[in-house]
Amino acid sequence: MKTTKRKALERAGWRTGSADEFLGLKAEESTLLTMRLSLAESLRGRRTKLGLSQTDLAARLGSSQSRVAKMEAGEADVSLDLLVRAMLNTGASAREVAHAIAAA
Amino acid sequence: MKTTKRKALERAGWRTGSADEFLGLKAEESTLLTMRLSLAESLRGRRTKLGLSQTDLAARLGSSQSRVAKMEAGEADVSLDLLVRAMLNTGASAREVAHAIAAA
DNA sequence: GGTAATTATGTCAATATTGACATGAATGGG
DNA sequence: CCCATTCATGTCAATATTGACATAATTACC
Repeated sequence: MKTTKRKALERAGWRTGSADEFLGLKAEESTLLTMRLSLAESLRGRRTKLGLSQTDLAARLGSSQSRVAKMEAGEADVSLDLLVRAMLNTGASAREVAHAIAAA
Repeated sequence: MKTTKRKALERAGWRTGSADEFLGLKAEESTLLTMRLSLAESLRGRRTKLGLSQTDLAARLGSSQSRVAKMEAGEADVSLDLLVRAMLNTGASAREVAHAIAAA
């Protein structure tokens, strides 16, 4: 795994203690992680393209700015459900959500 | 919405009280629901194709037979995270997960 | 029909996720 | 350099999800 990517994951709260543990991730967990990050990135792109602030999107979702920030950071305590719901709220189709997921 | 589909959703615990409320579902929620059901169906197909019982899959996932049953029923208290993790456990690729989701 | 295996359904304590809030950091006009 | 806006990060009580368990229902095979 690239150092830059590992750093990004650590920032997002995925640190488990050592690089070894990162490399020791089951392929399954690693893929899920990548899906999450891909959705997060895609969400931010869609939001900014719509000219919305995190606060704006939070209001549409009935959530809070801080949680939107966490979604876009792909933090560990954000569920796929929430990410997908947010994507759909920005007008993404099922196909577009799928595309982000397939990128993993 | 077709009656058969509504019945299926009601069985899965999605009943909100009346057909009106079903029709009143936001497109966003409806899409998410369809994704869940599509993943559920796909998961069952993959599991049976592998010749695994729900108990077998549960063991691989570190979960329980009853929860696998709930996953495959697309019940309301099963997260997307869990469904996707289960799909990946059966050997599905990100692309295959995406395909199930895109079907919504 | 018996019966063994599999699947469905309900419940619950433990755990994880959530929105809300506070507050700091970054960005961008003026 | 202010000041406003936006974004990041930490915390927490409320809520939702989870694995486990019990037990019913269904299916498969003889």
